[in-house]
Amino acid sequence: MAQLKLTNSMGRRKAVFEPLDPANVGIYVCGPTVYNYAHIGNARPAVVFDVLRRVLMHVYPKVTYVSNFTDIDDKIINAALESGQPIESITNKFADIYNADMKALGVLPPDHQPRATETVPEMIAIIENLIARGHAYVAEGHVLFDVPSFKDYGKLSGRSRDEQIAGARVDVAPYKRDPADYVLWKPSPPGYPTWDSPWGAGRPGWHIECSAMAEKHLGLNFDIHGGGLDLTFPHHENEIAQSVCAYEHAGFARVWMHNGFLAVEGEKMSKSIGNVLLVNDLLKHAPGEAIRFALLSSHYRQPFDWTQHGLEEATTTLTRFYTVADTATAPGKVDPEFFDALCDDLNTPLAIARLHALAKAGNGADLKVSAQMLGLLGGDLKTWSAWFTKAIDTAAVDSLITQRNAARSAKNWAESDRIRDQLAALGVAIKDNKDGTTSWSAT
RNA sequence: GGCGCGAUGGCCGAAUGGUGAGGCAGAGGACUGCAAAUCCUUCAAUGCCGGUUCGAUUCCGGCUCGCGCCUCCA
Repeated sequence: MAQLKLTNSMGRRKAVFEPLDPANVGIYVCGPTVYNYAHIGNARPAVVFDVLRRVLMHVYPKVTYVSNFTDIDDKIINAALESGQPIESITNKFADIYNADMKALGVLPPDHQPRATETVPEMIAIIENLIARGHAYVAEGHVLFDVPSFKDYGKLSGRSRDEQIAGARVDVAPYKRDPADYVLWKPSPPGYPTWDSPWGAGRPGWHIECSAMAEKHLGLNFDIHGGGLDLTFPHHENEIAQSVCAYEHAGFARVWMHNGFLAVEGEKMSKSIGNVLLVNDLLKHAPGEAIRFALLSSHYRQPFDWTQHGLEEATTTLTRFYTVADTATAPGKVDPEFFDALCDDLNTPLAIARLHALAKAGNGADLKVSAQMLGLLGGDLKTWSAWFTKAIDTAAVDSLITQRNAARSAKNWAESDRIRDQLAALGVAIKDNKDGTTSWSAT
């Protein structure tokens, strides 16, 4: 069996993955802040690390997958203040929508899906340890992490502290001992959510939550931590600093994995451009499986340009794959070349190329089983096709086809072609079979 | 300004120190009343300038272009 190799952002090298405990591999992936619908940029890490999870599950007997909801954040609070709704109704609503959207994309539910608001005591415990160990200090109601006290700070993102200070664009808060120090705990203004703490009522900073949730469910040392490349600094850098400094033997994640950025039609996705694509909207126009397939068509570390053309191509390819998989008569196996590609740092484009080869060879059985490791071809041709035909009046289509076949029998080609055009206008493509029957599919 | 990432055919996208996968699109053919689908065949690429090397798309340096992050901030 091929060895699984993964690129570790820490050190930027590809290496054979060796779990701490082969009997139970632990992985943590930063989840969404639940104050709005998930966009396609949120979907990429979810899908990419879901594939990693499936590959790991093929190799190891047990995988513990943890992904959180961030439900304490000023963005959420602002959304609550603007809409007049309680914070919980916003976070609950968008957490549910997120899970439904991810399910539609074929993402397996995490084994643990902790929420920041449920993990505040653990955050406070870490902060207390950091203060006790001389890595954090209290100033004006805030608790700050003492960045110079951690010599490895900046190792993940490749930044020295001096560089950060030289490049800082933001005014430094006066109570910071060092400009690089960041907030672990802060006071809440009136009307904001608060928790009691040894430093007064307040709320946690952003970064501490992932340290607390990862530690709670995976321990002080675990195998893999994933997330978007944009989280490398400061979020992941700070997670490392807190977790490693809070305990004697804490190493935190051993392998860091980051997926590349996502653009839309060649432009960066942003509210100001108005090109933010929500998964929820995309799902109205394409099956989730096609969205997933499109996202996997480039390597996870490469920048990804989401395009309508790419989505259409993914849809067409899946129709072809389902058509071939439908011919399978015996159980298949995971194709070795396909699996080798995935073991080489999740080379999904190369793996998909192998799926094309299996399809071309008419090997529907192996195609289906292999594709399922990517979270694809889990259904069958019938249910896949049904997604496209659901808006079509099948009785009307059947009636038109009957009329057309009558015209064909009479060799009235003009009438036959007219009806075919009429069907095409309804979004129906027809196929005259050798046995004289006519079948159709939605376009 | 600092740090980092990327650049392969018309488009998407792998790989590699020694004749550069696969998909989409295009072209030709088979099939079809004509199509569609399918099958066969086929065209076509390593951003620019140097260096190392017998040989560079790959390694090193510089450049151009595109992108991300720069600390609790949208």
